[in-house]
Amino acid sequence: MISPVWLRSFCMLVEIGHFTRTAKRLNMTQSGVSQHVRKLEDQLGQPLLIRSGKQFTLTDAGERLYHEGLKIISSLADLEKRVGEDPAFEGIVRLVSPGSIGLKLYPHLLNLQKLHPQLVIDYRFAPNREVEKLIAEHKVDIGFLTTPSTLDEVSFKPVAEEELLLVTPKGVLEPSWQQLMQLGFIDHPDGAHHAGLLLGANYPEFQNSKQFKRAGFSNQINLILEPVSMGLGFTILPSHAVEAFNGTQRINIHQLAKSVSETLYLGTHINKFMPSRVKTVITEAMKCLK
Amino acid sequence: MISPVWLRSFCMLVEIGHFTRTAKRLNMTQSGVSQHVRKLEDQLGQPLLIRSGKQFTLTDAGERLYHEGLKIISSLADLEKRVGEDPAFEGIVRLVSPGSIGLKLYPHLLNLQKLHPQLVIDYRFAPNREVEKLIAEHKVDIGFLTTPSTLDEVSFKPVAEEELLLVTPKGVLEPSWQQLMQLGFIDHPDGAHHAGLLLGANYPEFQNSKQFKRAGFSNQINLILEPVSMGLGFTILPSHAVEAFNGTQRINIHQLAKSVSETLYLGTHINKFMPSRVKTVITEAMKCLK
DNA sequence: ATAACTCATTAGATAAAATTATCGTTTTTA
DNA sequence: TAAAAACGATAATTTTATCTAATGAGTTAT
Repeated sequence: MISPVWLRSFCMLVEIGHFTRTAKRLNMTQSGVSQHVRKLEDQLGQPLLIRSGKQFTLTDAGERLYHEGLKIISSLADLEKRVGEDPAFEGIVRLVSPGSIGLKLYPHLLNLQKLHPQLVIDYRFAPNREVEKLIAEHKVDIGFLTTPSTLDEVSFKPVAEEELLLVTPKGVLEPSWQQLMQLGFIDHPDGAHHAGLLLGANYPEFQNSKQFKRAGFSNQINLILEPVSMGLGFTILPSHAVEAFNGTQRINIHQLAKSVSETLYLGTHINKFMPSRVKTVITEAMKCLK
Repeated sequence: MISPVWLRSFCMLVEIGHFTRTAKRLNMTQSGVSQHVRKLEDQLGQPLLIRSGKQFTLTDAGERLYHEGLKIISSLADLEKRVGEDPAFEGIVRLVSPGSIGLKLYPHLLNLQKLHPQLVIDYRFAPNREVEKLIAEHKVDIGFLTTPSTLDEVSFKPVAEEELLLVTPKGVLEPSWQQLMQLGFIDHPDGAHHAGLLLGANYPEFQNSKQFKRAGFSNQINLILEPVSMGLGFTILPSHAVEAFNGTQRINIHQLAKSVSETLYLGTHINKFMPSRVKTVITEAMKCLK
């Protein structure tokens, strides 16, 4: 591989046209410059300069080496600075969250990217367990959780509350236990957990979600309410997931006597330096979550 | 300046994810790779890897260094090959010639450039003396001369003959010496020389061009025939310069009894390696000159 | 013609880098 | 789960590369 130090000497020599002055400029001796050029010539196996007395002109190879080399030298010099930089609105920020909050957050963050096209949002949906894992393995920069993390590498703090809502088909006004039993439960990955929280607090008959007939299942967050809107069953969902459903007139959303909220946690890796762009995205996410 | 050797080790480590295997691939020891990475971290003043046991992930700086560094490494590796290359249809070819032949050659070579846009033609017009000088000083790759070169550094060989023509205004049919004297001479940089050759061979009265009244002068090759076409005088020009004039119906071109030709020489520097692209252009020029 | 410059070359000093040899961990295997 | 194997970090040693200083040869200017 061509030494960039030799290359720099050569390029400066070409510009200055004078060995001794080049040496002074580079804080080295004339002998050094001379040796650098000769080593380049040896390595490339062909002359770079046509020496005529004290003057010289470039050979064809020398011409190419100068032009191509100059670019490389300068980008190599830049590199050192660029690595140290920490732009607030540039680079990829990778997020992961459960579906519900993602439905709200992702469109909001895409607007941020629209403002700053260099700030690329990489957003994926995953259940709590996987969110933790992705954070711990440095596969994402930011993760949202609805349960405190169990992993040592993950630091987390509560950032929002999200109400759990009972959703039934249009006709059902004040669902009795009887009616729920009759409708059946549209399940989803967090279904059992959510049902336990909300129904346990409001229906004395509730013991666990297996009491209901399982009337359907989807792990596609924006499709869970489809079967509900068609009258096939009820479900329990966080409010953002319900808001994002574009068929609100075909369902009924119920505010139960005892409202139950799920805490949303912001998780990051405990000992990773946080780049400015990640802070930018966190700030924006907070605005969205109020 | 960041050492590209360290950088290469780092980039390969990132791709392979394994110090020992990286070392083997680079024909070095594991310790070497480890030291390269540490030296980069020291130089940049920040960690590049987050080490967790034998595994590691990249820090933000590491990510940037990898992506930016990879480009530089590969272009540096390319450089070595590229300098040795000698493409036949790429690069600048610098030519110089007296005006007459240039009028014919330059448009022809521009067609070559149109076929191969990377092959850039740099063509300038200059009198013989300067052509020689430019060749000797490596300022041009190819020079055309109408006299043999006097300089040791210039090698030359005859490549074509160019007839000298007497040109008069439209009305003049078979110009007598009397008529020429009456018209006057439109001079140009090679005027005296050309007149000497052609008129000396055809008019016994001729001694030198100062015998004529000097009816005009131009050093702009394609403008010399302007005053002639306006009836202001006659001149002597090589055939290509006459052909290139776009007002041929306003002048008269005379084939004299004894035709005189000027020899055209192709000149190059005696000890400069000739790149393929220069050969390409010479070949093309020869076609044009037949 | 001589003095002043300039570049090339060499040898010796100095600095940098690679390797070898261990050590403490982590991972794998029995 | 204990032993073995593999891995990466570190320190010490050897090897290699680089720089400088001194010298010589050629060129230019006075």
